[in-house]
Amino acid sequence: MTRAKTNSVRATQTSLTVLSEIKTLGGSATLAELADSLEPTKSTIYKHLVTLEDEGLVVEQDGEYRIGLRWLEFGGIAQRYDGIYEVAKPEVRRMAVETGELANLMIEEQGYGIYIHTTSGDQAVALDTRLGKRIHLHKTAIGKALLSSFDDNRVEEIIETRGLPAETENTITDREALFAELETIRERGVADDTEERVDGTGCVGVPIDTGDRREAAISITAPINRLQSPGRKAQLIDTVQQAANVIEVNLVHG
Amino acid sequence: MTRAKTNSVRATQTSLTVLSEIKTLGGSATLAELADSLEPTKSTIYKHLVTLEDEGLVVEQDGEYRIGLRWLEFGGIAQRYDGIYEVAKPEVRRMAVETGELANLMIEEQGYGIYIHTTSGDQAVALDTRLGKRIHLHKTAIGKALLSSFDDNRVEEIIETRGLPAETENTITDREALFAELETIRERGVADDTEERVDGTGCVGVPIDTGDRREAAISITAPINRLQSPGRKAQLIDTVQQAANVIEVNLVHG
DNA sequence: GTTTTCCGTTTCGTATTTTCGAACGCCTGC
DNA sequence: GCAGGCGTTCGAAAATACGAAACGGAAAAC
Repeated sequence: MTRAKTNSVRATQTSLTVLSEIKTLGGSATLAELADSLEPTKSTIYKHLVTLEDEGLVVEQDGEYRIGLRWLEFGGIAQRYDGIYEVAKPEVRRMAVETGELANLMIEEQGYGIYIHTTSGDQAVALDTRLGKRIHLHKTAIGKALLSSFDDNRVEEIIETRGLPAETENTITDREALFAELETIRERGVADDTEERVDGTGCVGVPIDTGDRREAAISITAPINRLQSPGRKAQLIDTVQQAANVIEVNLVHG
Repeated sequence: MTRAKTNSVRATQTSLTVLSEIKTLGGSATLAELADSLEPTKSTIYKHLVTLEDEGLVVEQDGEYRIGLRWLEFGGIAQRYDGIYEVAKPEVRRMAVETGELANLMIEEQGYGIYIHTTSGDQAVALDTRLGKRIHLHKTAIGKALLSSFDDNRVEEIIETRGLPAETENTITDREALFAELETIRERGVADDTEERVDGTGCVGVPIDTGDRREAAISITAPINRLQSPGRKAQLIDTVQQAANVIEVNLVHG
């Protein structure tokens, strides 16, 4: 419509818009639903859907279009790119089994944090913290752990491009407050959050020293009532830190 | 090139071609490398790369472009579409832990089989059997297990669209032989393969009755020397069948 | 130190395609 | 049997994806 960036392929963007809208509409949608909520006309969207179906990026079933499993093909490649996933995966699982909570592995990309692995223990909270989920780094302990391993310039850059939007009442939305928090995290070696992204839950997270690979962090998510018991929290922090150590050692002696 | 299918968006296809070529070139590539191996010119590919980077589908680092983690965002949605993944995941893991081998969960889509979960036990073979991997159904035990749960018409349709290409010397490439094999699988309740997809390894797999959800199957992959010991093979078959039972029960009482 | 080569990036004109709007045909419900 | 909603096809017009060529910086060659 308005802006036409010189270097971009509009049709590809349109295809992506259709895909995003399917996601927004709950994972599957009819052509009519998509035409209602999107700018392009029915016939245009239809052509994109046909193309995307040929590629396996959407699948049509009973008149509904949904996201295709082809996404996992490329997703699996991205996930395994530099070997962090394979090394960290067993430790993340161990954290989940030992604590019974939800354990996560996150990697930074383009200023966002992406969960590239999550495992639920037997008392774990049910959360939208799922494979591939992208979140702002300042909204959660694991993201702040990542930020704490960056230098200030890089943090500034991320704040500038992605902003500091609020998620709950407790989300840090102030630049100064964030930098102060990061300093504290660097001193303590642990990041935490209480209801900064999702009401009723909190996290403890630590960064992983990956050498020259992509920065990563791990965390445990738990309901706040369990997190507020001091003994329990200390125990979780201990688990996360030990796991990070093991991962770091294994990354070196790969 | 020549044919321009009436209902397809060429630019979207071009973007996908670029993505595929990055994958083919080992997961990352420079613009020059892509221009060398693809039809479109450097400037065209460049525009697509810029667009894809804006969307997070590729990431540029030190002059190399690689597949972006954004793929996992949509991949995670496709993976969880109808709940089979969540229910089956713990049982697949249990199979891997108990046997020490590689355990897999596959779903059929568009005539292909897609691994939507894999877990390695402590003696597991290292294989390209990874999250998101797409294979022809006739090439492996888990795929044949899936086929055995379809009626003949559907199998015919899949053979017609995807063919029966060979992978190793042992791959079934004959239509009659495949149908005979499927009949045997239906009788025995178990599919197996020995070096039909990868030399040196074999599988045992069984279909899962998912009710009205997408068809699924689980399998265990092991080196042939372990698979050829009759006691061991019987034990693996037992494990897979029990796991399938548990998953089926849990799918009903979800 | 100069030249050459290589690579990413930009520009620009044109031909190709995307896009829209309308019309078609099918099915469902009234 | 009629009306409304849906996916699909068609053709014309506007938008843009594409190729060719040139630019500029960095690295390599001499």
